[in-house]
Amino acid sequence: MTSELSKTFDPAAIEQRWYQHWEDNGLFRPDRPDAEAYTIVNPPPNVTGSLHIGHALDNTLQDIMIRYERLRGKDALWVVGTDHAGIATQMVVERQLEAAQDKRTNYSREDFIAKVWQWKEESGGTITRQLRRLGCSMDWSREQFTMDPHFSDAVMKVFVDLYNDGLIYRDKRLVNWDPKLKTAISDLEVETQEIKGSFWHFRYPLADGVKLANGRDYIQVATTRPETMLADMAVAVHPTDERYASVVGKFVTLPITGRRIPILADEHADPELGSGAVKITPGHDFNDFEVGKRAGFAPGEMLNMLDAEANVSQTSDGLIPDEFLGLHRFRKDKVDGARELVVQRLKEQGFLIPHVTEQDGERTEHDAEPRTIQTPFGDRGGVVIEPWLTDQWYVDAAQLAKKPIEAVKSGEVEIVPKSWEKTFFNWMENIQPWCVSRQLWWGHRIPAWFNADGEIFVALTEEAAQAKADPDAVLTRDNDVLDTWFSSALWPFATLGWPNDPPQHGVGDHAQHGGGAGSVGREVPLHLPSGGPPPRSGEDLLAKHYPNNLLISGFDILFFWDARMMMMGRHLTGQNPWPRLYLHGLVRAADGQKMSKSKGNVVDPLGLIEQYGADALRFFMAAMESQGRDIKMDDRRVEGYRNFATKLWNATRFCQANGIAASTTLEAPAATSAVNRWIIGEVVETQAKLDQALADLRFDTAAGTIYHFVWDNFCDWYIELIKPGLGANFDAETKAVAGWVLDQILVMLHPFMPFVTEELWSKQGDRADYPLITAKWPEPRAKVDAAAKAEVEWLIALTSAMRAAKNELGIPPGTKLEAYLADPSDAAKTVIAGNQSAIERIARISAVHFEAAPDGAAMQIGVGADSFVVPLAGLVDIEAEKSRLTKALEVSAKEAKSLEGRLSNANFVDRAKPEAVEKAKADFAHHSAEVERLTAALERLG
RNA sequence: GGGCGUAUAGCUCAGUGGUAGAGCACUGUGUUGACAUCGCAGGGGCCGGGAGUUCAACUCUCUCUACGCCCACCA
Repeated sequence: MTSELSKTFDPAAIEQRWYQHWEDNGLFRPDRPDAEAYTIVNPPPNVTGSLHIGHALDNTLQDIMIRYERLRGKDALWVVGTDHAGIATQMVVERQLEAAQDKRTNYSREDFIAKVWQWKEESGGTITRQLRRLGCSMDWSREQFTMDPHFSDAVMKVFVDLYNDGLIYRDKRLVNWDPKLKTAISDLEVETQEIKGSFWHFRYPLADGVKLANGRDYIQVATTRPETMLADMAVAVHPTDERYASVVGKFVTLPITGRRIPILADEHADPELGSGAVKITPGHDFNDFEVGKRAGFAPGEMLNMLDAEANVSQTSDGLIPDEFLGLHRFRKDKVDGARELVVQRLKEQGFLIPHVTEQDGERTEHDAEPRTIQTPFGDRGGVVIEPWLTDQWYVDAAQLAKKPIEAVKSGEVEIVPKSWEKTFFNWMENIQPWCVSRQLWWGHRIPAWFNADGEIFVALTEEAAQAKADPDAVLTRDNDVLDTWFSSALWPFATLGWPNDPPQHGVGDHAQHGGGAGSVGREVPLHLPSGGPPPRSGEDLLAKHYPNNLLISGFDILFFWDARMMMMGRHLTGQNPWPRLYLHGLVRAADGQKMSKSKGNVVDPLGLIEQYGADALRFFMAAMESQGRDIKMDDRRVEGYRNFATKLWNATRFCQANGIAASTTLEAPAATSAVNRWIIGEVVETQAKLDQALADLRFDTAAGTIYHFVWDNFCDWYIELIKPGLGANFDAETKAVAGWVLDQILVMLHPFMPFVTEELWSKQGDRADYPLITAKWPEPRAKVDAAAKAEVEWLIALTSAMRAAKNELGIPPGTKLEAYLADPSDAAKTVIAGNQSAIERIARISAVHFEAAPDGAAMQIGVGADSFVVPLAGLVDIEAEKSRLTKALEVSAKEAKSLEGRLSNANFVDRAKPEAVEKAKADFAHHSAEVERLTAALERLG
């Protein structure tokens, strides 16, 4: 029973309906308690986010794997959720306040966080709705958020445990400070950019009348950051540098501040560079910090001349003149920045060494030498990062990295494509302590308390912290929150209920757990009332679905997320989060540029979905995803896959119009005709190739395989071949086989194009209780039928040869002709006898006579060993046929000659693989026969 | 400075140690009602340059060139 299809395929008309149907009926995770698990966790997009083209790629690939494994009968679970995205989300809400002439600091921490929650409730669902538009079959019934109570509990537990294990500690050192966002950020969040800047040279006068060996009373230093000289604490020279040996241990009187600072010997100073002497500002430069430490300065003594917004503030020795205080650290083209003022004062006082250029004999003096400077920027705030001395929390990443490194080395964890392994090792083996504290309000507040003396107590709750401290001590909770990636590193297992599955706490616990004890109780109640995902009765999700089977992510978050999941997963659960990590590239704009809002070349996936349908966009992503390469956006290609969907749609309409309905069997129906036996074999081969491609994570090969089967084999040949002659009906066998093949197509294509296939599946028969999404992946026991394959391929060759010949001779394609085959091969006799109707309709040969052709104009058609003669009786000029045959003769003659040369080469025959020799011989035989045949044909024409 | 990647038809991209493919574009043409979002036929490539290994290289090695990306403290 079928229901009629509309004339054309309209994606928009079916997508929403089917998605709703799947989701409402729980089909994204059908109850399969006894089935083998297959699990992927979705990289949680920022809750503030909206679907960009990269998400479309990432999620399409994941959905293909999930749908595929679901069809194969697995208990496929695709974990989905969103990330609270600390900085990004807080920025969004702050921007909204700004728009209303308001600001965060007008509110208490609690009230501001409540506002963020409110925003999340109102606007946070954008991306999850958009993922549905793409057709992603995630398990929404268990949607997660990184600040869900159970998730927050896990985060707190991890912090406390790692602290107790000595893997988290507090340290005072330089951090990457974002003066705009006023928070520390991690190394990974710093992006180095090349900026055109300047390089200034200064004289630092020697104190106490000391002179250099060359008689000078000053030391020359150079810098790209003059303003930091206000906090200089030393000048360093290389220990072996003769020029300065006599002044090591002596002092310099710093201009402007008059600070008396020592001259140190330190390996850091490079004698080859500039003057060989370098100014040391331990509080504002990572290298200088190390030099300072070696010189015996404690971090607490290092001078700090900037406030949190990187404006100049007084150093602890009080030596910075008032005129500098409060100035911006630098500000281009203005004197109101500290940088300009320092330069100006030094110049006035004669401490600036001008940079001299000579052009056309003309000497010009400049304040500074122009120079390209590698400058650090914050990836969120977009301003220059300031190395700043603060107390922060650090994770001992080097320790945690050990096991993951081993896991990848041993192959326990496979990175696909393998070329990323080197990058992975390089980063992991040189990993630095991970700064995880952020000076923000939105996020998981660090469970650490301080007493009045600054002593630290880390515990899950304030009560527990108090219990560790003096009972009378007044404890203050750390104000900082954790890096977002700290919590998302727990995603593969915390989403499954770790550490307890099912979650043990109830609603009442929220005020005490969930990221905040007491003082921040309001961080919790505004969301999910249920307190975590609903576990199915008796289901141990963690045991069944962890480790996951695969992770798919963009290579851009290999360090941010993937590596950290490996570190956390391995340490906390003792297992790798997944055995396989697939990294895909970036989706680029059509011109190859990276998409960015500022360039205005961002392609909106939803626009593409509206234009061509989600299926087409998905198929594009799959077809273009070859391992390890970026994808260039190409609308034309998306359009092509829309056409592909239409093609299938119309093939199905054809089936319907001819009583070809849903298959009643999983197994291939019994078939006697060659065409039917052939197509069954093609299904078998297609499925095998598809299975292999997906096992190898070759999405492009998989997509290409099903595409060509559908379009070339099924539509272009099979359907044409089975069409019965005039007025005749389809035989029962063909109807059964065609219906079965179409069903297999729908199943095999479903992971790539879920919507159109589900629609067609439903239209092919009354299968309301058997939707395609949970149908069964084909497992035909049929084998490829070699005889049928040879027969149909012979038929196809004959047809193609006839068409090409007619085309070249300008004979209308519809013309039916008679053919003569004087000395038919057995193969020819069999095929011709068994496919009368097809030969007439497809090859347009009305009759084949097994006898010599009558004299007269004719064209020659070669198929394998057989040579057809097709009389044309004045339809064509002999010259055209001659030239056609001559062209073909030349091609074969050239091939034959080349092969002959190879075969007469003793080295080739002796050393080449036997198969290669055999093939060369066969090819030579074929081309020689062609030469003979065509020569004879030409002779016949005179 | 270190590492990685890419250079194949006009465009976007596959590809294998045995002589090169797809989609789109292009040219010609339209045969029975699935489909013009289509069918059929066709043109088009010293597979970035050079050297080496091999009977044989687009495919392996080295090198050069161009482009891209990542990591790194050159003041």
